[in-house]
This record gives sequence, structure tokens and C-alpha cells, in this order.
Amino acid sequence: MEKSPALAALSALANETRLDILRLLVPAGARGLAAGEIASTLGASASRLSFHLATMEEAGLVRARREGRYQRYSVDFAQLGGLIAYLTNDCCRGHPAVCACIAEGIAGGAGAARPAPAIRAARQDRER
Amino acid sequence: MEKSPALAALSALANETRLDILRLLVPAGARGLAAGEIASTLGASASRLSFHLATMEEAGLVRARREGRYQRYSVDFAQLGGLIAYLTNDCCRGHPAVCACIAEGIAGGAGAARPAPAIRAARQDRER
DNA sequence: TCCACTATTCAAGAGTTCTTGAAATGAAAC
DNA sequence: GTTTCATTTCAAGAACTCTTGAATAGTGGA
Repeated sequence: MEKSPALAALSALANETRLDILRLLVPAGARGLAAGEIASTLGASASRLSFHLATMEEAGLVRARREGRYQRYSVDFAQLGGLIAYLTNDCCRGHPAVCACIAEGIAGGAGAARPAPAIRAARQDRER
Repeated sequence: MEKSPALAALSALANETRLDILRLLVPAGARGLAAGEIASTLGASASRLSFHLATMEEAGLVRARREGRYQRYSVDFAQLGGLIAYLTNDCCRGHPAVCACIAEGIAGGAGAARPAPAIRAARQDRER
């Protein structure tokens, strides 16, 4: 990822409502959620949600797709992964301390029920 | 990392000048750089730099330490790693697609000369 | 066709962030 | 002690972001 889209993605995430939207959309996977479902879950007005979803779509973090009278939004996982890769790699140049912290956080087990391959490998490496 | 410091860190990174500061400070490691060095490298005024460095320090991304008449700033790698771990793990719940993208970016070799253990492990996992 | 439903756009206003240059602070050198 | 250098603080203004509510635009069902 280049600097400018990374900056757009960071700006898009630097907002509580939008971070909440992301956290809601991630478990919804490729199917995503309708704008209205997101709005009611977060207790936000339709126009407010629309504003934030447009910001996230502009930044490439989510995609919209019409399904009947619903507009479904889903996370663009490639873009999200690209942002994290940019931070880890291009920005922090794979600094050992940063990578150790990532592995640490993963081993702490805050989130994933079934960690992805890269995560499992990192954990094994740490425990060796 | 909790949501609120993560949000502060994301806001701190969501600005071109501050992203430039980070990219400058990362290779400088623990020693860091004096405020004036950063300012002259980026071609920004002292007061402007001071504003952005204060924002980053507030967010926990950098630390300041006086050395004679110079104020040296260095990256808090633990905090930075914590942010990336938050995004990867707590926020994206270790989603396979996201992790694959991170590994992809790393394998592309944009940055690190000597990848950290977690990174090496991820790469090996991918190539298996 | 008309109505109900879902979502976006628009304009106004409040709030926040960023930049600028001048003044103040802090630390070393003379 | 005065001067010089490095940095921060302050106040003002410009620019941007966010929220609100009303108006508009699509879509499907009666």
C-alpha cells in the first residue's frame, strides 16, 4: 500500500463510530450487513451512518452492494490487511520490538477463536 | 490495547506530517532524533513540529527525553506494536484474509532487512 | 400507480484540528 | 550574568470533520 491510501484508511479508522462499524462488519464477513442494521445496532441515525459508511468506502475499507431495497456493506479484507501490512512493514520496517508486540497481543488471546496460519506460526515461534 | 488508546493512536497516525515523523523516527531506534533534526528534515516549522510531536506523545506513540539543550524523540515500539496487534486481533479478530494480506505484504519485501521472528514464521507458514 | 420502506444527499451549524508567527521558557556557552 | 540556541506555548484564523434534520432518490409490494 502507498502512503496516501494508507493515510486515507487511517483517517477512516480514527473515529469511534467508524471503528465500531468495522468491528461490527468484520464478523459479518463477505455477506456484510445492511446500512439499517448497522444503524440500529449502533443507535445512530441513518444519515449519520451513511456519512461514515461513505467515508469508509471512499477509503476502500468497505464495499457496498445493493440487495433489493437494502444496501449491504462488507469489509474489504484485502485493504484492511494492506493497511496493517503497511504499518508493520513499510512504516515500521518490521522492527523486532513491534513484531514481538504483535505476537504478544496474539498470544494473549484477546480475540480469534481459530487463529489464521500466520498467527499460529507467530505464536509457535514465540513459544519455542 | 483498549479501544480508546487505539483510537488516540489511530488519530495520531491519521496525518501526513505525523506519519512522516514516525517513518523518520523508526529507523532512528531508541536513540531517536532531536525535534530540530526532524523539523529540518521535513521542512516544517519548529512550532508546527512541536504541535505534532505533542500529539504523538499524548497518544503514546513517541517518548520525549531531554539531552542537553536538545529534546530527543523516539518511537514507543511497544505502543506501536500494540496498535497493530489491536487492529489485527481484537478488531479484525485474526480474520484469515487479513492475516494472509499481512503475510503477503511481508513476503513482498518492501521493508525489513532482517525480519523479526514473528515475520519469519509467518513467511515460512505461507511458503509451506 | 401509489405507498411504504431503505438509504443517500444537502445545508447549516457546532466542534475540532492544523498552521502561523510572536512571545516565553529552558539549558548551555561565553 | 548575558547571550545564544533549541524548543514550547499561546492566540488567531483557516480548514476540516461531524451531527442534525429535512428533502430527495431508488426499490418492491399492494
